[in-house]
Amino acid sequence: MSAYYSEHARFLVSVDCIIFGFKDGRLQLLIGKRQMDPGRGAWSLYGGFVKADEDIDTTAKRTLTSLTGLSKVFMRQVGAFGAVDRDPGERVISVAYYALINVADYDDRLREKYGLQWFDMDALPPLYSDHKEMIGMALTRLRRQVAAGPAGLRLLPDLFTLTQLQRLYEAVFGKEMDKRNFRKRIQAADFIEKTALIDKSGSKRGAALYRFNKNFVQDYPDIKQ
Amino acid sequence: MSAYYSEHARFLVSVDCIIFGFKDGRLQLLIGKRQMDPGRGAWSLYGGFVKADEDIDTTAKRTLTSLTGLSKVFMRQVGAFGAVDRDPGERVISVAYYALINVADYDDRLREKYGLQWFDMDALPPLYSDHKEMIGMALTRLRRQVAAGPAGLRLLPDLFTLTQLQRLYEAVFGKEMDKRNFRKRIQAADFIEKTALIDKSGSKRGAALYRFNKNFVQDYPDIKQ
DNA sequence: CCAAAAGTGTTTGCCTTACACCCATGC
DNA sequence: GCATGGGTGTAAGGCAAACACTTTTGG
Repeated sequence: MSAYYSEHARFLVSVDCIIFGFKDGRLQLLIGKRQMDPGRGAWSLYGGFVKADEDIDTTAKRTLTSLTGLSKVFMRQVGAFGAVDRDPGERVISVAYYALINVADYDDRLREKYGLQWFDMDALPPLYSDHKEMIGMALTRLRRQVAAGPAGLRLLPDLFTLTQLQRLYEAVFGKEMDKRNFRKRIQAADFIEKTALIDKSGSKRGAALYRFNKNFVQDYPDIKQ
Repeated sequence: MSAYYSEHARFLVSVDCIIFGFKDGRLQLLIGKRQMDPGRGAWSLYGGFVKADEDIDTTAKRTLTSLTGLSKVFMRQVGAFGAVDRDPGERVISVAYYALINVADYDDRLREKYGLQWFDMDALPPLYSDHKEMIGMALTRLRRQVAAGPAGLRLLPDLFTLTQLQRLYEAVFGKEMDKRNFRKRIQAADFIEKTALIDKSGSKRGAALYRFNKNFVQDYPDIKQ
């Protein structure tokens, strides 16, 4: 092993996961009570330490997979949090990621096993360390991402009705939307396609089911080069 | 010193600064040749290691100040870069920040002393490690920030003409803009105010000088709570 | 007097918003 | 037959884009 930069300080680096789900028409967050000192028993994001030979993105995925059993989850970095005293125990630099999961894919027994709980985004308990700040930034990113493209669909099952989708958008942006305008907007978006299937569970008449259009190719208009 | 988490790996953490300037009507970047191995002589962002008792934000400011002599510089975090092999020397996790400086405030002798050079954003040389990726992301953030508010003014002197400002916006967004529409937009923005001063250097007729309106209060419409 | 940059309004199309009623079905 | 959620169109206002000429003055 080389030691080019050996005279400098070294730090514990962790990942904290902001796990968004959509349940009961509301945007929810999966958090748990800390199992270790300091702060044992405080509500906290789920996190894990970066391993010596592991990309930080990989740490995030590993942490999430170990927790939920899900792989191929949509995750995006929120940023690095590096105040000296952010963790009351020892200095830890943390990189926050947010994840979007479809709660139906998530085994509730795993949730219980890890002592995790879904909380409504606007009824969060006090949180450990700077986790509240991380969540605030993650929500901003989530909104931008959902406004810009199909990311929001990750929070729904593969097949969904337009009413479900509208409830999701309303939950993400925290405001009610007009049904007709919403449907016009969705029909204009090329990332959602109608199927021939009908969902009869939500209403007597039945509602058309839609899904993500796999032919959709994202273009990133503002990333140059 | 406590050791709550002592069994985990520890990492070198550095900061890399993406320093934007506006010179000769173009968006430019301040970079230098690496002075150390590995990669000695390669073009590189300027960076520094995080110290044991230092917030990462502070590392970024310290690094920038030591380089430019400027304090109170506008800086924003871009994100953490944590691939295992991103640095060919030893594993280093780096947090990228971008900074906006007014080149007129910057002592050119300091630039020479550190062997730094301004490069046009669309004529960058090959860069060390993942620095090109950092720059791409920083540019995306910069555009968002400038589109949303007064951040772009940090790249100009305190007093500026509308033509200068338009050239700046054109450089940031990489496209030409219509003069009349641009001026309408600026006159509608409440963060810029006209002064009674006239700049005679750029034209025979003279152009009105504008400045940042210090009464402007930023509101962040989409950051909840 | 002319070159060179400063300054100034109107029209058009598009996209967003507001708004109310009929449809299909299970019970 | 009625309660329940599903589904549809149009008009108005606001915003962004296109577009060309007059003004001032140093040389």
